[in-house]
Amino acid sequence: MTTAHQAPGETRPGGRTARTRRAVLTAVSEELADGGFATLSMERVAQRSGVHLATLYRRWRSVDKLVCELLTDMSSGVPLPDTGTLPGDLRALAHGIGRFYGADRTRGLIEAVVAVAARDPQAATALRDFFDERLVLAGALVRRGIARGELPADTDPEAVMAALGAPFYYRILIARRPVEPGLAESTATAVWAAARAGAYTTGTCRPAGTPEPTGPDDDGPDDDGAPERGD
Amino acid sequence: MTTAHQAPGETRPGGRTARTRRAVLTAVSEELADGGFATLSMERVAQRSGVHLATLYRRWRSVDKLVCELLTDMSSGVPLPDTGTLPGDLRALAHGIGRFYGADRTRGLIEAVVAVAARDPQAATALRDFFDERLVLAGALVRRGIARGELPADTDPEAVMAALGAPFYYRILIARRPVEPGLAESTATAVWAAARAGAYTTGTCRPAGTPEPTGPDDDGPDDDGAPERGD
DNA sequence: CGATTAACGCGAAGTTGCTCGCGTTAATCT
DNA sequence: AGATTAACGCGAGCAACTTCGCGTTAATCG
Repeated sequence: MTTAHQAPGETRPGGRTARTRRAVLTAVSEELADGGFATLSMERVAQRSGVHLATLYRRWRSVDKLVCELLTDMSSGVPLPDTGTLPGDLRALAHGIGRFYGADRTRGLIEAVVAVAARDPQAATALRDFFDERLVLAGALVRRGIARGELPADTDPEAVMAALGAPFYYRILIARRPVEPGLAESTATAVWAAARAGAYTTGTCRPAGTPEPTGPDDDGPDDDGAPERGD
Repeated sequence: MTTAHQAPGETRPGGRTARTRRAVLTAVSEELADGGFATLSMERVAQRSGVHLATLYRRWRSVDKLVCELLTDMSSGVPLPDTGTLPGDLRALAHGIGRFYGADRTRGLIEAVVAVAARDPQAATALRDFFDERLVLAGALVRRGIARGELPADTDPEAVMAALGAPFYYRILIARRPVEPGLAESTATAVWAAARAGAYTTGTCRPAGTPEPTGPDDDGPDDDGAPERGD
């Protein structure tokens, strides 16, 4: 024996294994597009994919893991634009996000991923890491804009990109209404105006590309004793 | 016979029934604060509350319904401020939201509610209606600001409030990091700047409460002809 | 090309979660 | 206060989900 037992699909990844994997992930995606996470079950995935139920349980232990793998499989759905100006990039990216999340299967995937993350801690960290990475990647747009002098030097690129994405997730998960082009337009305008106004500056200038510190970040301007309503 | 059978708790709502209800909802809230939605189950709620499992299934048919009722039960967690100026109101409200969602139990509730809405269509509409209502209520701040001439007259109040809430849900559900005061400050600043810039004027973004045309509008400007699905 | 064994299909067994029927407690009405 | 019956506690029973053992197919290597 070489090593301890591995999960199915690791030692013999080609041919039939790859084919079943693709069939299953496609089935999950279609299932999400059809009835959403509500009707997603191992049973239905087995039927739609033609893969036997026991095989599903063997390779992926639950629907949660299935959704997780689909997430990483659909990683780069939104291309990063480069129009030459930051407001142009923000607008293009916002519309890209809008179009991507306008699709039923993407919408269903987002719902499913968040639902799954709420139950499975392992899925939760996977989700967090996934979006962290995309945030850093997309932050390049903002870093270019800063380099061009379009924004203050101490602007937090990841904060800007988070602000650009947030309204779409709000629309999908909370407001639960269709994602329309108007939302993309509004969001791009809003984020650009807010960034220019310095809403996303940190105060401490961090080198571009540096992952944010993991420590107890008491960042931001400390508004000690801020005179809000004391509930 | 009077009418058809009603759900338990309807015909005799006082005394023991009310006490059971409170014990159960408290148990659910505590359970969410402790281990989150991941470890929430009928079994555990029964144990913690001291209410029998069969009773839980009789009055609430599932954990999903339990979470739904807890949501409406916690409705008024964030007070609406009135500082005299719109930026002051936005800042106060943002910090109120930040403090409310900073608590573990609230955070767990949000996670749970979204997860539940992904599975149960009935819960989904309940969730949508709930947040719609809060959005309209909170929109009063913006309407006052418009009346004071602080914002353009065609500003969409609900869109502004959605923009104020979105970053918190993003932080909780997607970024999965703690909600800090800095986020509230940043969000308030951003929304105020964006609103002044006219990002939320009607025509750019549709109000949440209005009946929307079902036809998909024309897709926004394709300033980047990149393929949708890059893989 | 033939041997080896990982991955799969299949049905049955095992486990978990949910429901049902009945007796008991206490809310509501007279 | 006493009668009525809704709501609850309890354990058994049912159903859906998950796993197991074994025979078959086909990926990988000599």
